[in-house]
Amino acid sequence: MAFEKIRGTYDLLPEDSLFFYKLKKDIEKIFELSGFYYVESAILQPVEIFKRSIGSESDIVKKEMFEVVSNSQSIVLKAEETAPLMAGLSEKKILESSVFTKFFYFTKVFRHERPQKGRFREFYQYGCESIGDFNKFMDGEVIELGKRILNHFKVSHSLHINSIGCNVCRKPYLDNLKDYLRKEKDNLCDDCKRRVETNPLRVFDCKNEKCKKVTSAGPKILDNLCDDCKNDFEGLKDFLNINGIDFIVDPNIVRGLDYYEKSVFEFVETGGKLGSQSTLIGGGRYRYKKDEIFKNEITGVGFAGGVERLILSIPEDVKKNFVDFSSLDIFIVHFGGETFKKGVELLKMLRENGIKSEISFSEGRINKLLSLASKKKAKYVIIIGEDELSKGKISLKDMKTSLQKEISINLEDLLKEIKNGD
RNA sequence: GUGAGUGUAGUUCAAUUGGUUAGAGCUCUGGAUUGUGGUUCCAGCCGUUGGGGGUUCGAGUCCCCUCACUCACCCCA
Repeated sequence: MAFEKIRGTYDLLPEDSLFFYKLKKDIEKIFELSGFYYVESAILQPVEIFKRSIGSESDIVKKEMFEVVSNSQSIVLKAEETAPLMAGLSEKKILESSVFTKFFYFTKVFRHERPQKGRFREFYQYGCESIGDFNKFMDGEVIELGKRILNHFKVSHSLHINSIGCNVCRKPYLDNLKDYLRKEKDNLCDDCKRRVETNPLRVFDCKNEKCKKVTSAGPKILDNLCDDCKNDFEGLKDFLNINGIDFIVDPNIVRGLDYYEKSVFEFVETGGKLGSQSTLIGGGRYRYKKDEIFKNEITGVGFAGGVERLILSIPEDVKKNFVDFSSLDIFIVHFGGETFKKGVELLKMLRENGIKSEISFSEGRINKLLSLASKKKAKYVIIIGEDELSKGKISLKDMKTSLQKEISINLEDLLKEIKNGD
């Protein structure tokens, strides 16, 4: 092979593409049913959007951005969907709309990380954003949607929730935590020594036993929430309980990006299909402060899920069932000449009536063509030969039962036969 | 970015301590069957052994470089 694929990328080809296509349509449908509207930001973005929102100290901004060579501006491939969307949505007119407050997307995202199971450099995220200040119904609806998608594809999972406070209580807590961790620095692993300054909450996520000991003895964010945040968190838990959604309060859920506040949550895969990248969906509540990029302050709640991770988590038999939907209703077999003309006429009629149908591109060798119809999973085959044509009829073969009958060339008769067969 | 492992037909895997012409199942193509698919039987196609360099009389096998994949760290979806 002259050219190797670019690392961390892949092409969507049959049969993977068939399932992907179906999955995308199903996810979109689920969002639509809850009143969410489709949106998608540009792939090319100014780097500032990500620096301002997810933090210039985050790994994503520091080392995972794909830069585009361009003569003037600093352009990157989007590393995330929420920030670019918020930049656009922060326009006053859209914000003031009482109709357009809930959005969903299904889009490509780029991050220059070392690929591994469930992690790519060019990949898809699906997700949603619900704009507005904290409201347990809003946060609950978003969480419920995440769960609905996972349930739709029969993915085994658990929901972890936490609150990381707001701009009132978060800052004092973080300062407090930093002070504590600095004192305990000698008892932390090398990674965590670094994290104390860059992202102290992340220390809670460390797998190292020594670090766990330090965090378990240190200040907890849930004990340091302001009254507002405390009430909001309790409200959300009530809502989830009332709706029968199981959850685990997990102080280790901290989210990596700067813009999060209050409710944060993760859906984690529990079937052992994902390896170490087991987060299926990550999300929470966020606040974008007004500046040159975000035209007005904007708050909301949303989540993002990795499509490739979702696909990896879906049981094989479930995948198979979804792809079978792409079978063919009718395959038309002809023998050239007049029989072909009649076939084309029929084909047009069938398609205009919403029946998924194809005609053979070659003629004769009926055993080959039936074999092809079989592989295409055609439910019926219409055979148009000289015999049939001379009688003004066609043969309709039911591929499941092998039964075949001659019927007149007439759309209504044909539709009736197909209906009976179902 | 760091570490470890892997790379052989379309695919799943073979190939003795380095030894002749790199094999097999499935898939695919053709035939048995030129108007009847799935089953069966027969036949056939398919490889620069990821790429490049080196050691050797001889390399799929050993060494170096490179690329890709896999797993983990890190980070996150």
